[in-house]
Amino acid sequence: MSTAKRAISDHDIKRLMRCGVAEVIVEAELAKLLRSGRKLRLKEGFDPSFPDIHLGHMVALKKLRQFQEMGHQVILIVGDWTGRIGDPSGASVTRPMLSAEQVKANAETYLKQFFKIVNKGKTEVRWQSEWYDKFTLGDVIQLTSKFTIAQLLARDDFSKRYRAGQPITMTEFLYPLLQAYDSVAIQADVEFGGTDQKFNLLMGRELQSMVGQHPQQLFLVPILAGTDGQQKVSKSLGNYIGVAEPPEEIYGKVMSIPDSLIMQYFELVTDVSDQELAEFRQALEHDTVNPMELKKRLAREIIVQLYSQKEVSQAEEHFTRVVQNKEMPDEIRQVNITEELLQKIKGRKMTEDGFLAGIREVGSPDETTEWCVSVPLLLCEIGLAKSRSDAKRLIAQESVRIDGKTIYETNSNIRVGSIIKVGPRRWVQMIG
RNA sequence: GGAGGGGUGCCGGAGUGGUUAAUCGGAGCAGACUGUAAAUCUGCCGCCUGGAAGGGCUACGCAGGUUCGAAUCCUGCCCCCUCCA
Repeated sequence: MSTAKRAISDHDIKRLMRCGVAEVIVEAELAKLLRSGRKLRLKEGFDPSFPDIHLGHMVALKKLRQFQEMGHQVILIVGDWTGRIGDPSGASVTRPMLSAEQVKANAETYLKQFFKIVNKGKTEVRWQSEWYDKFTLGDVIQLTSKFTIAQLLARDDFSKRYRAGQPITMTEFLYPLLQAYDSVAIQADVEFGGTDQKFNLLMGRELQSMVGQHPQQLFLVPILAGTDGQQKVSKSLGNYIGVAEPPEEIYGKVMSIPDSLIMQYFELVTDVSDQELAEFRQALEHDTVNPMELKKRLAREIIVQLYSQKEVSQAEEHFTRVVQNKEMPDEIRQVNITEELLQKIKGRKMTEDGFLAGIREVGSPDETTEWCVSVPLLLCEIGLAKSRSDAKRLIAQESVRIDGKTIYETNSNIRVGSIIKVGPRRWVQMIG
């Protein structure tokens, strides 16, 4: 039997179970396990229908790493079966079944991000299909016979929907059961999850004891609010910060969270010390700090965990320059001026005295040629507007600039090297 | 098997014959303001055409029909949900 590498102090245990933790079930038992010196099996599940890891996940993953550092074993479960059902929490929209290839691709994406935070060497990756592919109808019946409808309806989410006359499918009821069985299959000692997973994790506990295993402990972490400050993080709302996003993007998104969320983010996804957090809280309350400064710090703290120090500075520089000083970013998308493009956007070559007729003579761009083009068509073609109507609106709103000049007219001149800017942060450079 | 409810724009959700490209909210976009991409305020928010005023097209599950005119009425079909058995 393997053991954790060192004895653990009560102080360590306390720290582990306090910061960034919503609830531990059962605290005393987990503490006992930790003290036993045994190498614990820590379960973390992942639903391959959504492969991106965001800051909300980081709360639990950071905890996993802390446990790993104390010598424990992480078992990551790829929910290739439950992923097909879709997590019932929230509105019941039946998800399309994922194909095997999709699941595999998603899992790959996920793992790459997962191991940005969690130690790969101390992680065992298991697929649900390892056991569920062999499941027979008999097995399913046996599993379902262990739980009652009343038990499942005890879940707040289910009972609400039931009372409201909203549909609940059988497969949704199956979801917690499968998740519970996972714990049995891998003999989990501790399962990690957000507070919204409490019910499901408890089912695991229950099932384990029914089959004679020692029931797992639950380690529940708080749910991080979405960047919009009110909604739960969701893909369709796009209100989350993905750990795989480029540093500048993360920086920007952090700056875009409502000021009211600053402390929550600090507490849950950074390693800033308690004393400093207290200072921040004070400062915010007494208005002695510009919240923006704190957010900048927050952004740095988050990015440094995912990238190097160098990228942190770059991201910050980028923000200062592009957002605060409204200057041009380092790298902007470039679009070739081709004959084809010019034709599409009704480009006409300029001479000193006026226009040349279209189609011919548009080619062979050189540094000095200028073309008079239809701006709405141009914006559409280079992807800065969704449609011509959209482009016209943007012009009417005086948000389109070419080489620094605001465009008010439908037609305007461009040449090789022209910089097209729409709104505060959409840039394109025309090249030859 | 029986009874009932419903399918509207990215999402939620109004609207029961014309003044409805369709109230409102959210999201999104733009502008103002701010040493934040925060908060707040304002505007925009189907597509095409026009410099603009305007014009045209497409749209309220699908297919027909009634009507000068339909998201709204009728017929058929498809789909979804709840309850009782």
